[in-house]
Amino acid sequence: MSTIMPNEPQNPLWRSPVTAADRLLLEIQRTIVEGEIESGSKISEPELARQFNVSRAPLREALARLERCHLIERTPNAGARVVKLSREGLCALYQIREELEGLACRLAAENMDDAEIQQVQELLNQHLDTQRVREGESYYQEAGDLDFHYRIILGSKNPYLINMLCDELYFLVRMYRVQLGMNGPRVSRAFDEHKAIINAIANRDGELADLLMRRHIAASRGNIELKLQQLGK
Amino acid sequence: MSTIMPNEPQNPLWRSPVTAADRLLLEIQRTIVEGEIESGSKISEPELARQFNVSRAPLREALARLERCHLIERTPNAGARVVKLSREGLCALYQIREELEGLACRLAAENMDDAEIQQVQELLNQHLDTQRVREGESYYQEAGDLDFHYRIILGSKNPYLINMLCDELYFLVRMYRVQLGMNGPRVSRAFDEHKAIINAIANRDGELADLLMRRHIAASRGNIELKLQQLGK
DNA sequence: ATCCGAATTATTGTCGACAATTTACAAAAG
DNA sequence: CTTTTGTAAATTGTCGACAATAATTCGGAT
Repeated sequence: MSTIMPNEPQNPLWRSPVTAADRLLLEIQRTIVEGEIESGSKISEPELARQFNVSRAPLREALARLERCHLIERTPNAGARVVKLSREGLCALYQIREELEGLACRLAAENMDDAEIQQVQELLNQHLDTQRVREGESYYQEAGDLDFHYRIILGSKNPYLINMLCDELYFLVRMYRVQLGMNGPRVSRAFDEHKAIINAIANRDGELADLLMRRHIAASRGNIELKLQQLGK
Repeated sequence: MSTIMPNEPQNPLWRSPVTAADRLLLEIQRTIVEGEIESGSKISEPELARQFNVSRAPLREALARLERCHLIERTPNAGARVVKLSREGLCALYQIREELEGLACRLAAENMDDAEIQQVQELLNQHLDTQRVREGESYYQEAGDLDFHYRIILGSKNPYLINMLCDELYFLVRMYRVQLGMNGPRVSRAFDEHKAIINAIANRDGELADLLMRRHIAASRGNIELKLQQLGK
């Protein structure tokens, strides 16, 4: 099955949850991304601490990391609020994504070895099978898409790039996608675009992979932008 | 005089130090960047807490933010170590810088209004004067260069981009520059490159500004890379 | 003498309580 | 009735102590 998250313990946000703060982070991340806490709502430290049966110390550690991945916004002596999704925010976020994932493609074309590339290609074939089985089911597509992007990013072998994209930006990306979804025709097109990107990387054509990835992300942004507009901004 | 740091309280890392954790962050940041704590050395929480006359709570908050800007590396149940400067780290860092500051230039060419652009041009003239006065003095160049880059980044008006560059990456950039310096001929060239970049932005030629900024950063990297090699890797 | 293991020590993670600041509310003045 | 101001409640920031985990040291066996 798809891995969704890379296994390497190289980044402090995705290490196996050994400490209470780690577990809290994962839990609250999921809660916010899935929209179980309303966007823009205030976060009460005492309440959350009671809710999760922990002290405020590990909770504050978790909140610090949540701020790091842009899921909450804190103001001194005033507390934290869940981030609000907006058109401007989406565009600003995807501008960065285009740039950084484009770079990731160029680097991946240089630095991924043949075995890694082949693994991604096999992964895509698996995804295509599961997609055939469950037509239009958005969750698997969601997971599969993220999985693909993660592999390319990791393939860049640039630790800062990996950290910025996987640890800091992608939770917000997931939040947009989970709450605003990805609908019908876009799903199957995304697969073809993935195929084209990894093929360009396999041909060591970083420039092409860069271009294709930028278009892929721009298309994805347009899709979400549409949904945002439909739901009344 | 040069501002060095943007005044807006928009980012949580540079807000006016109202809390003990804020003061700690600024102090320890300076200490690490200036090299007063040796690269790679372990950070003892009890010792630092005693040294700054604070409890470990605000100190840990500060450490969390130090990790965020890549100045320390923490491992669970093992503590934090000051980051080590290396050729690979420098290249990985500047790869990101090239990409993101290139993007910042394109966005700045779109989003900076004429008044802001003129301010930057006046700033450069001021820097040129002070440079004439104090030939080869690297500190002012350092501050002036950073000031210039900050203005362009803020001019992009993209909050995520501003946050990533100003809050997360630039302290490490400063660390490389402070500890490895910027020497003679490069200093005056940097001024000309700055001039060319802001002129391209004034002409609303984002593509050119992007290209020039990438070259500017690549040249700066080459300069530091050389110093690193001289000092025995 | 060297290597391995257990006990000791030190450090990190977590807890509950207190202090400082902000927010909410209510009463009084305009 | 609106605005202002002072008080009270709640929340955040900080502290010192305890628990859990990792590093160190010392002793013993090979």
